[in-house]
Amino acid sequence: MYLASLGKLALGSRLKALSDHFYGAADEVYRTLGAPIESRWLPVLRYLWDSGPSTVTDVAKAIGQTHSAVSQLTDKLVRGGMVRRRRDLADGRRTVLVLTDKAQDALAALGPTWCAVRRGVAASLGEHAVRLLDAIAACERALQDRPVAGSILAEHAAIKAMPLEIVPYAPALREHFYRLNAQWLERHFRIEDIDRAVLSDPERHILQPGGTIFFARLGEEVIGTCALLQESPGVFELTKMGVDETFRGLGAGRRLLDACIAEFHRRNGRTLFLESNSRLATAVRMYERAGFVMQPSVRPGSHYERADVYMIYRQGA
Amino acid sequence: MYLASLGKLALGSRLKALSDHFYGAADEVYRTLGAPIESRWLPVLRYLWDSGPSTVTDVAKAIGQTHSAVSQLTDKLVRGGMVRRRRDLADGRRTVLVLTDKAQDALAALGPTWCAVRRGVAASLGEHAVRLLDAIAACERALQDRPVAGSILAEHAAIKAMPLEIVPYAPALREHFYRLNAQWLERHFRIEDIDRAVLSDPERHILQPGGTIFFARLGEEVIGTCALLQESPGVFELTKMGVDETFRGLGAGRRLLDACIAEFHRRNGRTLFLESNSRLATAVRMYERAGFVMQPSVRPGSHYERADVYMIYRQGA
DNA sequence: CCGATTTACGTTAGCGCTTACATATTTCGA
DNA sequence: TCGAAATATGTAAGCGCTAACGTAAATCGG
Repeated sequence: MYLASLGKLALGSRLKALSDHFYGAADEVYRTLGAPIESRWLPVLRYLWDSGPSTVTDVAKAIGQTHSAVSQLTDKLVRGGMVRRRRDLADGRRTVLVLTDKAQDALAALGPTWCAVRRGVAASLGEHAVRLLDAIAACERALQDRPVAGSILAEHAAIKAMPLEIVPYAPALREHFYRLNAQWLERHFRIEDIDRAVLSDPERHILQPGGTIFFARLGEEVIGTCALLQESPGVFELTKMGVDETFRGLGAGRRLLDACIAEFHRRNGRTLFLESNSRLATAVRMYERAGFVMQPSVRPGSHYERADVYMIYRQGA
Repeated sequence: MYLASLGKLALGSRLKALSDHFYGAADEVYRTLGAPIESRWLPVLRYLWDSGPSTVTDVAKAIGQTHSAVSQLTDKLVRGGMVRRRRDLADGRRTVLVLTDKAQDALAALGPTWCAVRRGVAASLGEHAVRLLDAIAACERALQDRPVAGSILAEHAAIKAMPLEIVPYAPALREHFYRLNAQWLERHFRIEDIDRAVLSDPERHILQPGGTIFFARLGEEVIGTCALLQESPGVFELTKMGVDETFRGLGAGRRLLDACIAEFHRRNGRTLFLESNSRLATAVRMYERAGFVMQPSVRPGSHYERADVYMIYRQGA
């Protein structure tokens, strides 16, 4: 499912899809059992059933809908003979919704059906059902306390206010080199032995053979890294590029890449290549835009199992 | 929130509300940041951005929508200058959707915004965000394997096929007496000392003083219980009624109640009373329908802290 | 090779909901 | 006490989506 890969960006879409699924399933059940109600009626009918005759606004507040939605749904329920509208004698503005006898009977007869719904959902989803319900409830509470739009705008302002800097290696940054690379390695592949060695001791495996490491810093935060490894005199490998998942989209990767390429030129390098994997499509596209050219076959004698992409830098491409 | 009390019955409604909330928040963000897109466009635009030009059906499948929805959304995107329709030369039926340069630029500029969205959602919802996403993903998978409508209908058939029986106490049922009562006690109140004593040793505290305990059995499952306690000769208390939450709605409570009242009559009892709590509204309604009459004040010298309802049975009411 | 079926897509009608507006009634405050 | 503000509800227009239908193109099967 593509939407899953968008993560938090497509929360609305995925929740909607799930919602429609449950509505549809409930309607299918009601239909095949011959119950005279629809899934969308349930909140209103159950509320009137539990709380007795209530005004439109009371119902709307209880079930989290607008009064218009309740009013229009009431039209339908009245047409279906499930609800009666009654003027409130004490307050002429109000309309009191009352279940008809037909509705009372229908709801009373639905007991076993609702029991089956609860047990059927539990049978289908298992423990995931309660996890989903718990997560929904927690999010509902959290959204009341901290509206998400405000948080996003605050984050945006904070990101925009902080400068994105590219800085060279310093011993204090060693752990970040591991952290930032472990993130994508563990997510998409696994950490090979050669990775662990290089990531744990970059000074020995990258700096000492004449390489360079850059970091991207956003304010205080270290959000990305990239290394230029000297394989032999004049031949460099671009490797170990990683940008923190939550900070992608800021252009840190491109900035790191440019820094490495500039360093490669400063050293008067002859060849700059990289190995990657076709699964990392956005990264590969970025390499192409920066001047790397896809090679027809993998690099002979590659260090990595996961390498199925081999690219070489062509200046001015 | 009333919907929360409906639990699995109102899953669709709550998911819809959450979905609308996220859509709305995203649109608010895009609007205030001046981004030229809307929240509902994102899946289509991102898919074209990630996968390149694609046919309508490809997009629809990827984002889990009907081809009609994609087609209509495309109309809007074309009007907005974000997408071009192109005939597929190889297959004349297909329409290929292509991002315009304007869209490419707009999406490229949205990187920091999406970064802010991810971080803002995390800031608002904290760990609940990942829990929600995990739960959604798990439910999506589970629903593919076991469609929920089928499970519900199967449960319904199973429930309907099994007889609901009321049976008297037997030593083998002792633990059920504790379990069924602990369920509602822990949910709504807490288990008081007197509860623990009575529930752990019903033979001594209920049967020995001349009381009776009934159980409701659905097939093999013990789903409810109710006790008739003899307080003094001719004076009985209805107490410790509990029906398993997942089996409510089958009428087990009413059947148990009727059994206790019949037993009270068989013993030529003079007075039958009960104590309850107003929070258990459905139970109180059931007592009323069975002939219990609400008393104006709590019972003097009640054993229970939670008792704020005192009812006495009036024959033929 | 040609009719039947399948596939791809657009169009239309309709549903459920929202926003915006209109109207009637009540409440508030000087 | 009376006008302004607030409240309660209904109505209309519009949005996003679906289901159903129509049409054109490709594919299948004898």
